[in-house]
Amino acid sequence: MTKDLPHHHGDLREALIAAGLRLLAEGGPSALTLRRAAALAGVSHAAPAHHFDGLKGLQTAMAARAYAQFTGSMIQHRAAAELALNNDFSRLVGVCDGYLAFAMDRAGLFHLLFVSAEVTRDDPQVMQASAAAYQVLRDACLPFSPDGTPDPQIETLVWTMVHGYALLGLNLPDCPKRSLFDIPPFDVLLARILQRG
Amino acid sequence: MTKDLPHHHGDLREALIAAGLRLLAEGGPSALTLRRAAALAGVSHAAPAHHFDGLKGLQTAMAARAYAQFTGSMIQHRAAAELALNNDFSRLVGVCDGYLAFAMDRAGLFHLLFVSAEVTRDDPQVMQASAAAYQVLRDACLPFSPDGTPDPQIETLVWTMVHGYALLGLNLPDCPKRSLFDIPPFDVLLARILQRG
DNA sequence: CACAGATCTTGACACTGTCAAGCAATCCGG
DNA sequence: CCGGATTGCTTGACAGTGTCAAGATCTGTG
Repeated sequence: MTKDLPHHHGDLREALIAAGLRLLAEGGPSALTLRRAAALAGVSHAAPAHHFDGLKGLQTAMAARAYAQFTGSMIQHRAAAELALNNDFSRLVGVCDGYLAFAMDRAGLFHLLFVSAEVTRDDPQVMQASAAAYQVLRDACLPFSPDGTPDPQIETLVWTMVHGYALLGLNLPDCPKRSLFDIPPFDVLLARILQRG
Repeated sequence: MTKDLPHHHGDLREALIAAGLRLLAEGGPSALTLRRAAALAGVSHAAPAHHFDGLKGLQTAMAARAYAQFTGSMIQHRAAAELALNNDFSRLVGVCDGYLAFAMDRAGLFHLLFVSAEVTRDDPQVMQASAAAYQVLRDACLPFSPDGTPDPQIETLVWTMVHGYALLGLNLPDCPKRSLFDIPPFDVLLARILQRG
């Protein structure tokens, strides 16, 4: 107990973000509610309004945090891939594995980052965090550029594919495709694309 | 006036679907509401419950309709492409253009089909309609299979890419990538993938 | 110490989806 | 022709939601 709940919460903004992340992780997007986050932070239902611009503001702040985790997932899987097989392709597959693992394991956060309309994507912090995430993918694509400089085609190709792969897996668990055949693993598709890069 | 609003609406189910589609088209996903759809159909707020399993049911019924439009968009663009340049690649580009055009021009419906968690995707009508849509893409991919039989890799590659391309364009209008460079047109990316198919 | 400003609470409002109960119209068997 | 039975819709209520206005409470500073 924090000495009888003082009127002024120590850092309510932070507590609300933490509460929001927990609600999202445990109950999905529909469980994330301003009033619930406030309750979880031990505060009245209208308190969040003094720290965020409504629910949209809270979710935007949460998205900035989530991007850091997303970037971490890509870096972590890249490191694991490097350990197993230290070449350019293995590294790129590792980054993509991090992308896909984040989408699957933390679907709520992934939804926040790339799908939800409740996030202000031109928020400065969100833009900075998302640029950092994209840079990881960009770096991993660089070795496959024909002339050693960043190639928009390669980058778009890879990003588009890994993103589509993630979303189809997330949103269409029972789509007809599932019954038509087994979906090829992502690294097979990636190899097919890059073989002639 | 339909002769003083009879107590029994002629075909309320259909009217509610139409109202829902209109609300979604005009005001986006957040404008689609059971009560509003009921009001637009000239009926009391609890009437929809007798025709659909809540809002989720209405959206599921709407999704089935939307799939038909989606399939139509792909077929229509395929026909236009055939008219311009009648070969396998042009045909596949046409189908993908139809995919992307639908995603952009009817974003609300696209959201319903592939993103919204408020659609029961294993509903029989939805499954049938979505299978029909997928078949168009499948057929367009067939000529690029190495041995003339459907190739899961090619199909997944194309679908994944066009889907990712659509969603990144939809959800990240101001993402950092936009400022880094111009996104290559889709047919350029597609050509790059299939060149060695 | 006193006051100004930040911080949180309380209460209200308009929405939302959903349920129970009842009213109105149609249908069907006699 | 007519009287239940059934279907279709309405009314009313309830618990949630986000959001705003007003006020209470604490904190820091002159």
